[in-house]
Amino acid sequence: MLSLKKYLTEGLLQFTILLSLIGVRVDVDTYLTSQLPPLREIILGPSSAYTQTQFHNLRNTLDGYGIHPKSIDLDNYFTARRLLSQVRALDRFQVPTTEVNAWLVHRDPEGSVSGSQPSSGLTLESSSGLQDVTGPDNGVRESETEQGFSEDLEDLGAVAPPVSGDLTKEDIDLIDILWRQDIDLGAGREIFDYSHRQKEQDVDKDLQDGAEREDTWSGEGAEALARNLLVDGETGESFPAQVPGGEDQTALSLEECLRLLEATCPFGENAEAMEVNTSTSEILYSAPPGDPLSTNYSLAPNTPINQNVSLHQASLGGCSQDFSLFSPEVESLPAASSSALLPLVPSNSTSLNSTFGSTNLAGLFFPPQLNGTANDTAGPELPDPLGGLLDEAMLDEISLMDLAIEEGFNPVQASQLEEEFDSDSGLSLDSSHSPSSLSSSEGSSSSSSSSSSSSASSSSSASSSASSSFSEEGAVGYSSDSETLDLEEAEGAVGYQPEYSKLCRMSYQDPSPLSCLPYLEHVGHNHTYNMAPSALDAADLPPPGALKKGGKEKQADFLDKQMSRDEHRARAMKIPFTNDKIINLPVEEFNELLSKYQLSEAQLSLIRDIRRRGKNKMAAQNCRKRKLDTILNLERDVEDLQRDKARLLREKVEFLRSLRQMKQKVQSLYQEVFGRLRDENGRPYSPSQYALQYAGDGSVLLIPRTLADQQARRQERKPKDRRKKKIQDSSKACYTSDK
DNA sequence: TCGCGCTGTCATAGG
DNA sequence: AACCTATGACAGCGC
Repeated sequence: MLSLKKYLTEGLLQFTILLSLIGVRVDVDTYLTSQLPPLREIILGPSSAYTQTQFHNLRNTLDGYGIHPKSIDLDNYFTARRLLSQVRALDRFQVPTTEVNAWLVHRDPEGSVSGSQPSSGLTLESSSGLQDVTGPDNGVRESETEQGFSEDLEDLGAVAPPVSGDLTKEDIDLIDILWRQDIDLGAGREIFDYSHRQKEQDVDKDLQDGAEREDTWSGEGAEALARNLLVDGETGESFPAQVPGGEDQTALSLEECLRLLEATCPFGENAEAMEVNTSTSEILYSAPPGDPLSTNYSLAPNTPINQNVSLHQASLGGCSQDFSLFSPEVESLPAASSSALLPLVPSNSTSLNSTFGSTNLAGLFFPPQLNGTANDTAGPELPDPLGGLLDEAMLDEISLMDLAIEEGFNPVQASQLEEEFDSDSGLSLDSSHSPSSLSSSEGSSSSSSSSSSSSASSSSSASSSASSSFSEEGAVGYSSDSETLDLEEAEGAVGYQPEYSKLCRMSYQDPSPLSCLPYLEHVGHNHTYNMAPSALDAADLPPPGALKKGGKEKQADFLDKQMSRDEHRARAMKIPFTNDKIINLPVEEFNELLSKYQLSEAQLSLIRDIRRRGKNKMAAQNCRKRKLDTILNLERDVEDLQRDKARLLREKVEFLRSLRQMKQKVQSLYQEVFGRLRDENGRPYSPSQYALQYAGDGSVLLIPRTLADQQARRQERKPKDRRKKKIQDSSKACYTSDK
């Protein structure tokens, strides 16, 4: 027979393993250190939650009725545990609001730039003041990020220790993955940093205030554009976006661009929510606060990502006389461009770097097809403008299939999930936790943990009427009074006065409805240990008068069969008080009771054995019930975690969908911008020969496609190498830890 | 007859 | 030290 110990121990271990397999980190340390006892109990042995319960004291104070001495602790524990699980789930997948703003503006020859300014969300534009906020200090940024992450958690109602101290490597890796995805999409790591965003919003306010004082600027967002200080999303560096005056390069009809964008993009009325200095500069595109881009790109109002996609300061082409597009400082900068390299943005600007991370626009912005006159079908096949960005992110790292495999969801489920989301069917993965399943779970819980419910019923029924409990079992003719009388009559025991109603107190959780009636307990065991032969003989002897077949005798026989062995022994040894008293009286009262009677050594020995066995019996019942409760609660936790996981997976699918939308929008924007670029002769650039490239230093360059292709390939290689190295490191760590 | 689950009991550890 | 509880292990019983 499989021992109960082995069964339960392995069962708990299996649950733990199951939790790990489904991707839930069983943070034993948390439980070992958080005053949450059960797992510690399981692993290290009993302590607080499973500490001894003074049942006799409970009985003394509360009479022991309906008391589940462990339930309170267990409930608290599992509630806390669920919260911790949810917190952990949140810190792994909850992505803070992401707003990616980008502007396309145009700078007039005097350096005046008009534009509008997004007011909230991820502020990619910056000012000199923003440099102080973000700073180049990555260490500070990291801490801010994590702090902000923690705040996000707290905003969600979760209480968690400081993230920096609690995040495991897995968590950090997940954050990094999400961060890289957002970086690849143009969102800086600061999107995870609520405080950082707050600061930037404050800066925005300052900028707006400054803009009101600046007559140079026509629009409120112009101030930010004027300063053109950009935040590198990856490094956190802030620097001004500048365009060396490439006077001989691209000419862009910005009025046309503006009109075009107003027509093609749903920003028309916002483009009107800004002032355009048409005389000197034109705003190619502007995305004011709360602008339509958010409308376009954001999902449902409660969607965690609010994607404002715009191209801050990605102004292209001033006029034929002035290629510099952005800041006033441009004029002071030398025209560094050549015929091959057409810098559109000064080298110290990282506006787009902030928006798109370090992604090379050569890979980012190559449209598969460029409309307009620039089409060159004879040219090389144009890559997907966002191929390096979203394909990498979506297909390589966060594809649903990967997600399904990595996180234990089968691919079919994942694809169904995606379909479900795409169809907006509203189907919920929570079906696994439907009310029916819940009820069934609860039902199984209550049924399998019958000890608790039955104990309650037994206690209540016994306290009110023992006969009612008895009749429920089909027996008739019993009442405690009559039973007492019958027993006295039949047994003739000296001083034997069973108080069965009191016996009901023996166990607060006796699993048997008959437990309050020990003599009805079905005990067929033949434990003859610790029994003197004489006592055994006496116990086995039929009681006097048992041969008579009267009704009372039949009842007596029946009751006699229902009595426990210890009761038989006590009766045989003529113990003058009930086993209930023997077992449940506090030791002082128990000793006092013993002192009232003249008992033989054999009687005293039996009484002590009865007391010991009776207490141990209850303890064993409690122990088994606790094990069962623990298993059931673990089962419920697994269900909860699976439900959370399904929700998170659904959210992830939503993110992926929004990423696709962003990809499409950025792609079309690239096409529009590129299509409007004109060389000094007023001719469009060929997309097969030129491409916009976003250099690592923040510049936006119009470069030959061959060069752009090379750089794009180089960019693609880097993340893969990094991942490969990471895997090697982790495997090395595993190997080390195994050793 | 065998396997399984339930129950009681013992032995032991620990509070 | 005595007492109590918790729990692993074992055995008996009924199904």
